[in-house]
Amino acid sequence: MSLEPLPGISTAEMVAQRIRDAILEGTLRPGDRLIEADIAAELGISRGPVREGIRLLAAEGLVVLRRNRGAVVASPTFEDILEVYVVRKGLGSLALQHAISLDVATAPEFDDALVLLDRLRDPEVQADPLLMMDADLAFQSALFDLSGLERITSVLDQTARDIPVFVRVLGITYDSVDHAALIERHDHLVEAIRTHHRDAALRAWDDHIRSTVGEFSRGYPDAQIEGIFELPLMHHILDHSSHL
Amino acid sequence: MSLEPLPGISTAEMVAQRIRDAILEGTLRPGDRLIEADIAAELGISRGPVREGIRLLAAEGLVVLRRNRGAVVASPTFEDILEVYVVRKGLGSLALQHAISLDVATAPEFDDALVLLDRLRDPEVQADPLLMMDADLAFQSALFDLSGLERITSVLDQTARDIPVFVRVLGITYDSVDHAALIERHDHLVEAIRTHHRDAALRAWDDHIRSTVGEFSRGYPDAQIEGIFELPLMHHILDHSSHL
DNA sequence: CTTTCGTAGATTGTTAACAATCTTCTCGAG
DNA sequence: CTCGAGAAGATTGTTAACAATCTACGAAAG
Repeated sequence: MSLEPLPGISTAEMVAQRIRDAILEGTLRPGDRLIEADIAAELGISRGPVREGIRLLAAEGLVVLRRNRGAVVASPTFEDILEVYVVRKGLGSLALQHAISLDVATAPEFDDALVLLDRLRDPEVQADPLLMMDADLAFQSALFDLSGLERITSVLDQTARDIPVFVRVLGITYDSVDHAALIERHDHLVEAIRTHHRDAALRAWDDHIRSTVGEFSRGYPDAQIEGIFELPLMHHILDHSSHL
Repeated sequence: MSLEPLPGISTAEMVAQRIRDAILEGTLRPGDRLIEADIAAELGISRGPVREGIRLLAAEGLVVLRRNRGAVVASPTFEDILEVYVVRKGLGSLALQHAISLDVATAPEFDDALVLLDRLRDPEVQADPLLMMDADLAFQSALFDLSGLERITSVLDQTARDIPVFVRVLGITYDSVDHAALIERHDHLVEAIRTHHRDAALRAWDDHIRSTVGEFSRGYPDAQIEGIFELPLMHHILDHSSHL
């Protein structure tokens, strides 16, 4: 039995999370500079860990940094979030396939995922779009973990951390989402995994991605997604249903 | 030991490259600890940039780091490199599709890619398996860049940096590769992009991935890939030809 | 003999000062 | 009035010292 040190999270990661939160609550906006000394002073620590935290965000693509010129909050476009979703679609379906082939429905981790799915049914969670999104992504992440594909799940987790920020920054409205339909799709996915129905699982996953991106597209100013629908990126997400 | 202000490359990135090189030449082996102070002393710099460079490698999955316990060189398995190739297959075919739809054959960057392809024809390059692999990956990276999909190419580039190290660490022999066949496949790919033949391009890309992984499998001890062929990971790479 | 505990050494995590680089603003030439 | 050289300030990059944590080893207890 191991008792991990309670923090469990490094100072740099805390810094990164604080900056993510600041973007989510609007304190930081795209294009804003991240000045190491200022952030360090604000958090009451020194520049070292702050610098490290900023580099973590840069690896995720949430901030852009140029040599000797510091970091600025990234200005993602609608196409950026499509890139994120096309990665999630492709790598996600592979992870799910793999998990199913491992007969993972009997593992205790599978039940952990179910608990996370139940969180989506909590009215308190449903009341807050941000909580809802976090819970949704946490559930998905738990499913991917079942595959044991560490490198692929690592990429997926990286995209998951970015999604709420991107949605916020892009001004996408996610309020109109149909919670019942979302949960039903996830139930289908879980059931397909439990019963080893590979094709049903991949269909459920495709449905989820398509619905989510479709939701985003509705809540986004038409002018700024002009032309996007002509690109294979969008085409792939919405129309193409081949399974990686 | 001079690590000095070369244009574009940060000290941390130089440190990361030095460590990659050390693994390639066998100085560092899987499981070896990376001690910040030692590396700093060896390179004649301080611990700060060394620490930063190690974090870069950790983000790539080349070293594993545990809180307050430092970093060790990762011990990749054959399955790890399959994960890398499945990512490259999936995201690569998407990037190529996208590039084709952008009518990118007229862009000057396309010619840059052709120059990199010609490097593969240089007998001097062909004589050194490591040079050959680097040139091969550089050419592929140039093709992906044509898509303009920054997040996806960034993931692809990350995998490209790891591949030579993984190959070295796993003891995969890449010597028997048929250079003429490799170049011919790439020529097909280039021609398909130039003439906007989407399906031909995706077929050429699938061929390349399949040949490469097939080559790896031949040069690897059978005992250690036992069972791998049953997993959807391997199945996907070798048999499944759907295009993401 | 095994286990537990405690200390010393090794190593990472953090800090603050210093150096190098970039940005901004002034001021003079054209 | 515009443009550019150059100094002053702001900010990042680097360094070395300090603090916190982990590891290894050995002695004492069971």
